[in-house]
Amino acid sequence: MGKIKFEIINKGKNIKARAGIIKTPHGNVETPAFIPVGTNSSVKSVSPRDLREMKAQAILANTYHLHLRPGEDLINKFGGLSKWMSWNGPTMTDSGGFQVFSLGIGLEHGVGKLLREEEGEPKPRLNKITEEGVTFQSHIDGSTQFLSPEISIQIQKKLGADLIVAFDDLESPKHNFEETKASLELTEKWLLRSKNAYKNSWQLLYGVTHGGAFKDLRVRSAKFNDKYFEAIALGGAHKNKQNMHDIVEWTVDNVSDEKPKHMLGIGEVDDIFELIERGVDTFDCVIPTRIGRTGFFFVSPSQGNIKNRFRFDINKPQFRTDPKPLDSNCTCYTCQNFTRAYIFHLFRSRELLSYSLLSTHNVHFLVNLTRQIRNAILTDEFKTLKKQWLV
RNA sequence: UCCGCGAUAGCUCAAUGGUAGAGCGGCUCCCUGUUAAGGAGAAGGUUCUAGGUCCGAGUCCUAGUCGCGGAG
Repeated sequence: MGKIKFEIINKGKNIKARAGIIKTPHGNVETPAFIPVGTNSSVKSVSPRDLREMKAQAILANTYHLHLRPGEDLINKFGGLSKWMSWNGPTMTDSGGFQVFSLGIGLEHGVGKLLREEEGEPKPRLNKITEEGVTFQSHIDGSTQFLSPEISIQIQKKLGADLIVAFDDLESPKHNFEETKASLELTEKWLLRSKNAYKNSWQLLYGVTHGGAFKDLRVRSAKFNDKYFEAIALGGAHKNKQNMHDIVEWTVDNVSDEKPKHMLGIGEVDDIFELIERGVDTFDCVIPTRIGRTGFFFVSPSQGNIKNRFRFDINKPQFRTDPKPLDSNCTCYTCQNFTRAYIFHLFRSRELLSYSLLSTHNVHFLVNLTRQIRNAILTDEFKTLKKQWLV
């Protein structure tokens, strides 16, 4: 297979936003693109048929989860991730780096990668990090597992996703400068080892930038990644949205323009505008499926706005008898066929279809929004569209 | 009509004579490279009624009301 290429079609005028295409053996990824997350090689409760219909550009799965179950060898025997899950389009795998965090310092600090006002309860970590790699206690059966840059890349080669990610160590958003710097230095070692293990696979390997909330470290990490990688993923923790915006700018400004940039794990509606505006090409996020399973659905302006984060809770009593679709501007399967009252009933009854209808709508919503933004970039109307949404 | 059993949160039920609780439901909040069809919180009571015994009664006694079962 030939090398994967990224082509910028049309740069935004007076802004960094650009439209492009990542050409992979499994098809093109038209950017900017929202990439739905299918951790276990399934976008939870959303079928590949629906994902194709809504024109999702790629799906992201997880190295750690698929390694534990069913194992990369089996998926390899079935022709690789894309065919295995009957998606047959472009795929991406995350390295397992995030699980180093979420099963480690994330548990200890009771935090996510974004610092929140209310902290979760500190819990004992389920892994141990050394320079060599990470020893995990499997969340499935408690068995001891080991992951390192070499092993992660080896697994990702077998899984066969088009876009793969180097193995990294996530800092806690509560870490100070010195702690964050130490984590960054470990990440840098792991990135180089990841690249070495990758050698010249046909896949596109993304480096990952880190450095927490600190400009010095972020700039250093951007330059480091630009030196060694043809594609750049933005990772790590941040303090708040403003800090995240700054981080994207510090990073993008220090990375070669022509390289594709992927923001790991971000995607609320306002984030999507802000990221694209600052030069991010692709991003993935569990939000549409996770909040779908817990009862939230996206709504477009004017019902949706920054204040309500473009989302309503289907569980609210007000929707019990509401005959409207989830979002009156939406063209997804759910909105074309079902009422809020019906989905309210399904959700209260814990009918499986409710998770599916809500998740399908939410994924469609973000995929579609991102495609609208792409079109707006191509017609030089990005700013106008952003104003319509983020008033 | 008689006998027995029961009556405690919206529902189903706990609670040695010693601060009336749980599950579910209802309400509110949370979720950003998924340990997640997940998590958190608050509210909610004349313990059927009226008497009595006791320092103290959801608990023991008496009568009544209602429900269920059995007998006739």
